[in-house]
Amino acid sequence: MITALRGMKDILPPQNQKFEYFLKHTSKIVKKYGFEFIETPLLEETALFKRSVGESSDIVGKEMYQFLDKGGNDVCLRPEGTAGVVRAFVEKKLDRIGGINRFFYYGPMFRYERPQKGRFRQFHQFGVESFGIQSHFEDANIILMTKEILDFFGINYTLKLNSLGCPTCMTPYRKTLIDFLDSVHNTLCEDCHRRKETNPIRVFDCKNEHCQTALKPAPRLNQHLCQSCDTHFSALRDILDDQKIAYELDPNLVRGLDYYNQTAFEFISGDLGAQNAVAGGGRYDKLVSFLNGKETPAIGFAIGIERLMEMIEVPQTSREGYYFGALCPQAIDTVFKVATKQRQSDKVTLSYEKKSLKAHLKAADRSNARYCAVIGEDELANQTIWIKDLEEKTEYTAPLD
RNA sequence: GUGAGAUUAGCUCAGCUGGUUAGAGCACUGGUUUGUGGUGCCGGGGGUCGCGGGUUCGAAUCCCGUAUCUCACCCCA
Repeated sequence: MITALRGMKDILPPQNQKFEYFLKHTSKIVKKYGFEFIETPLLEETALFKRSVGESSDIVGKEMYQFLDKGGNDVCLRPEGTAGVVRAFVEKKLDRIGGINRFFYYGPMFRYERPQKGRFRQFHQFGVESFGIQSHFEDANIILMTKEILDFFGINYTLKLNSLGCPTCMTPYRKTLIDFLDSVHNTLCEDCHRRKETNPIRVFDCKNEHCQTALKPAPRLNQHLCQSCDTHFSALRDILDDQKIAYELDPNLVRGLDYYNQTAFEFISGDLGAQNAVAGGGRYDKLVSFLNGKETPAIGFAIGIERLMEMIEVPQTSREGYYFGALCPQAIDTVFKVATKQRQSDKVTLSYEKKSLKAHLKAADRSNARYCAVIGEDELANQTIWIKDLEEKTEYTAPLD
């Protein structure tokens, strides 16, 4: 038997209903905020992700599905959605046109990781990207929108918020932090030594007690924000406070992708196990120019669809449409004709086999049809059809027409 | 990449210290005094016991390897 590759899942009933339900309502919500659908390729040049997500990130460093195609191009299955959208944005010269562009997308992403609860090698994200607005109002808007989506599906979550600063404040801070880490080098664990090289702020997440103790006097990012980042961040918090949005300031919240700056946020849920981030995003004002576009402020987020689906309950669908069946072989042709006609206006399930009335009723019940309509010898003789309303439990005979 | 647990029917699982034709519940399917579902009763189909080696007279059961799943580290949506 050939099985799906490790960490790759099929989406079959009843999960498929959740998927469609999620997509339908989430698309509807983001459209209210002015976002338009965009589709970008699953396969992109490897250089795109190296330059956007960053070579120091785990995603690019060790999780990419990377290979040479038959033309010898170095390509990757996309590990995330933002890079492709920004590439398209620049390629179509929307940066030159200027103005505001808002896009949403959804689809599979690929990361070669060890599968775990809420973590797959092929998984789906729903994301949005907003280009052209530097204002903290857009940050607030994006957060409000994410909240609206999660609230719609009745998800329990905590919103974590942080500001990652900008090159002006982050570069010197990074140096200050690394200097500090060097000063306590011997007390830090191996993981922290590695973090110091790749993503120094990560050391604050270390679970090792010795490290935590050693890090107590470490310089914190939130005390080193420059004037403009600090203003931006506090203005955003004022809006959230005003809107009565609960959030936790988490100075250790770091987006693992290199392109983020200033506002970073994450919606986490306790119902998801270790992979508890259900949605995350932030501002990336430099990315467009990194990809050779004209500098354009931008902010976006992505939702992990599988993670969200873990927590979604699809409202029960009521009985709908007709089930048609024949009680004797001679009636099958007639049933087929009647059912085909009915299908012009209603959902119709059709049995191609002669079965007992009991069997048909059972099948109709299972198919969640509202009406069970059958034709037997009597009906055939009288040119009628017997119909039972499975909800009202009433039955009647109608003429065939 | 590291660690722990798991793998027996479509699903959830039982199968004691190795011993004859591997079981249950649910699901599926058929029947049940004449053509009545979701809720009775009886029957039926369906398993190379993840895969490959080994120990043994004999392995679902013990040993080794391997794959996959699950959870955690790590990382992130």
